[in-house]
Amino acid sequence: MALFVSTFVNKVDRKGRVSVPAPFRAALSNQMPQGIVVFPSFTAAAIEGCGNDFLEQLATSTTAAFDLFSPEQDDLNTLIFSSSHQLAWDPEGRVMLPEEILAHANITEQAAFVGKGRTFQIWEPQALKSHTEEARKRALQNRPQIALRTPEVK
Amino acid sequence: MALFVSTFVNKVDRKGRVSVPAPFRAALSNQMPQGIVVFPSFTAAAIEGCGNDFLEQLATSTTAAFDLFSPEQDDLNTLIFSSSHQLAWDPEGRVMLPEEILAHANITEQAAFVGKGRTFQIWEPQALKSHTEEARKRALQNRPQIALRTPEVK
DNA sequence: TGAGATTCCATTGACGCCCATGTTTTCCCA
DNA sequence: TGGGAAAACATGGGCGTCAATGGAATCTCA
Repeated sequence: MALFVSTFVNKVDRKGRVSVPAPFRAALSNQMPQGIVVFPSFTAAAIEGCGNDFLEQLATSTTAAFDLFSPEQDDLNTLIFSSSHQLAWDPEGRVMLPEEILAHANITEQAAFVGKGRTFQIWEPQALKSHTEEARKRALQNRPQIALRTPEVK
Repeated sequence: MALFVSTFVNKVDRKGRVSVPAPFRAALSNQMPQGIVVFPSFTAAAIEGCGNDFLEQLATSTTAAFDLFSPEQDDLNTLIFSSSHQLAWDPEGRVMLPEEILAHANITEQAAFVGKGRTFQIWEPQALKSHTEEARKRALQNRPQIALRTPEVK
C-alpha cells in the first residue's frame, strides 16, 4: 500500500495548478483512477490527501467493523466522503485544487505536500512551519510516553 | 533483519554524494526499494538512519483511520514521516544527503556512519568524537546500574 | 463568442546513470 | 610465506533524462 514520506514544496501557478510530487505519484501508480483524493482537515487549516485505496478502506471498515466505531466516528466518515474531491492529474502530473479547499488552507502561491505515512497533507508553507514547531514541542514534552509506543523494529 | 555495526567515515563529494558503507548496504540488500531512510535526530545534531522496513512498520502500527482525528497522539510519527527522506543509492552505492539534513548535522566534508544495531546514525566526525566522549563518561558514572541490567550469559 | 478548462509544447535545472581512476583488501599459487 | 593478480570499494567527473514550471493552443459549455 502507498507510503507517503518527506515534505515537498511546489508552486501553484496562475491557473491554480500544482505538481503532485513525483514520489507521491509513484506511490499511487498502481491505483485506478490515476489521481489523489483531498478533503479539508477537521482539525487544522490544511488539506488531507490520500489515495483511492484509503477511501476504499475507510468505507470497508465503516460497514464491516461497525461496532468498533463510535457514532461520532461514523459521522466523521460521512463528512469525509461528502467533502472529498477526486483529482486526476494531467499528463505532467499536476492537479487543480478546488477553490474552497485552497481557501480552507490559505494556500495562494505555494503548497507543501507533507507525507504522513498512509496519507499526506497539503499546507501553506508558513502555516506548516509554525504547526510543525508546536508539534515538535509537544512531542518532546510527551517523549517518555510516546517513545514507548514507537514500534519496535524486529 | 538488518544489523548495523561499526563506524565508517566517508567523504562527501562536491555534489553532496556519500558512499553508504558496503556492510550497511549488504544489511539492507533484501529491502525494496533499494536505499536508506534518513531523518534528523530530535535530540542531537545528527542524522538518524534506517531501512525502509522501519517506516513500513511505523505506518502499519498506527491504524490509519484513527490518526486523522487525534492530533496529539501521532505528533512524533508525523514528525518522522514529514522529515524523512527515502534515499536510493546509485549503482556505486552512494546517496545524496538533502541540504537541510546536512545542515542539521553540520556535515560538510566528511560523514561518519555509526552502527547502532537496528538503526544507524550519521555524524560530522568531530561532533561524533565529543559526543562519544561524553557518552563514555556517563556510562562510567552509571556503571553499577548498567552492569545489573546486562543480560546474563548462560 | 468569451471564460474557463484541458492538452500540448518548450525551457531549465537537478538528479541519476555511466565510465574512469585510485586504493585497499582478498585470493591464489609458486 | 611472500609476491602478484584480481576483486571490491571509495571517489571524481561528464552527460543524458526527467521533473517542475511556464505559456501557447485547442476545446467546451454557457
